[in-house]
Amino acid sequence: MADLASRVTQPAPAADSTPAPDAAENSGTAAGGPGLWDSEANVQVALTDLQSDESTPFYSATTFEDLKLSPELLQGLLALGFHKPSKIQGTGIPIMLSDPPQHLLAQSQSGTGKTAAFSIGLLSRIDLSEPDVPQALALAPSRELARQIEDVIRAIGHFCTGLKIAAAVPGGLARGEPVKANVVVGTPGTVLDIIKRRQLNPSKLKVLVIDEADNMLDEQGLGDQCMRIKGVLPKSIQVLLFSATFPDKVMRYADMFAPKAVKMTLASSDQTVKGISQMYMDCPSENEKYSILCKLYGLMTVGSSVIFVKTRESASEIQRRMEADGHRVSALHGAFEGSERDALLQDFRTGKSKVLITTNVLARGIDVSSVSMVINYDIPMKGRGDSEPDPETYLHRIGRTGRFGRIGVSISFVYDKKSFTALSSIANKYGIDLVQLSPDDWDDTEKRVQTVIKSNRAQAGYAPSATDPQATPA
DNA sequence: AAAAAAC
Repeated sequence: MADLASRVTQPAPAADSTPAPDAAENSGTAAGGPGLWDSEANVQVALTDLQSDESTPFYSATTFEDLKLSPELLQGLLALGFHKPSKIQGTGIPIMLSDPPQHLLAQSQSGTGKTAAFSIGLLSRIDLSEPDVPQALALAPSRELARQIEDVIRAIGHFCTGLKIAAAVPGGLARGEPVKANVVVGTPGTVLDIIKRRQLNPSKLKVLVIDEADNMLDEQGLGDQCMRIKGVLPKSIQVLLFSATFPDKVMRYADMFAPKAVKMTLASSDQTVKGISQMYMDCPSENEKYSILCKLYGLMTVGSSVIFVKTRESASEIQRRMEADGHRVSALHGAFEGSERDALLQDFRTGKSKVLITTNVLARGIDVSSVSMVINYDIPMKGRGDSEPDPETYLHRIGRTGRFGRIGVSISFVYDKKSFTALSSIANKYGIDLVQLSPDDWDDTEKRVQTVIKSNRAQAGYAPSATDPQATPA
């Protein structure tokens, strides 16, 4: 398709050892669902429309067998219900496995299998005849995401005998003991800490994965930590940068961090996920956002929902008010203790809690297939004094629904000129057609939203997906 | 000025 602006760019001095992989096209054949517990039948039905669309990011012409993976990894993928690589997997894996190793910068829409892609790349580099030696390191911007990545790697590597994985997040490691795992997944602060304490020996690391790389390299503080970590790693390390978004500004940092990387990038018009119906609610005033949110509660609980707000305080405040008003909602943000955060997310994954109010801590990466609705209670803003809209955060937030070919709905609340202008500029950047909802026409809102949610519920089968493997099916 | 991330 002409408007499929997915590009693979080789660095200037093209390595002749590896053929430049073409952006793989959809083969048109049915592919497997993403989840261990997903009903195969439901997934097949749900994917019918997508198969006719060549621009879908969910399929590629290759098979996992063609990618020359080890039998153990193939077995792990199969057990997870991965039958056919998505585009980022089919195209990215050969680059990650190249010999000599090449750096990779890989951009792919939310929910298209980036985590599984780099997990395969990373696990393929592990030499199990050298046990107790850290060989791969993956970094993520939040505790929750690091834990989720750990779970995915563990699931895909399930049949790799002797493989050990450690989580370098606060409270995730035995204090003072040397890390003997082959794979370490963590947040930058903790990883830097255990390197300093000589708990982690970085000298044998072969692969460094930075997930949500645009956020990790750009963010004040996080970027420094990533640079310092990289500074103590072997010079020969292979760097893999993954994200759904790579704003131009960050590309410059990325070029320094992973020089001459092979780049897979998307035009801004291709960065949205087609399965997500994006709507906005025209609220009369900031005050009335709360009562409109309560009115939406019934729709939120048809599936699972995530409500994004700007601050920790308002997350807890809205939770308190809604509970007082008789609704069951939970809140998760960085003020909670680590173990509490793990428990809150676990309850949300299993469906024990269905409405989660949170901050940007969960904006990126979190994969819960039953999420059918995302609400932007506050429009994401950035810059000094929240002066500019934050299109990347918007895209990541709404990407908590519509995972791997499923559909979902997002509702962004606007209430004044500033919030409306910000949302418009975000929509404009990505070429989004926003559907307007009016608080005065409740029938219309219910009709529009319910259509989407019901289909998601059927698709998701109310089961957790491959990336929450420790959860139990409902 | 806010989220996040170290002890």
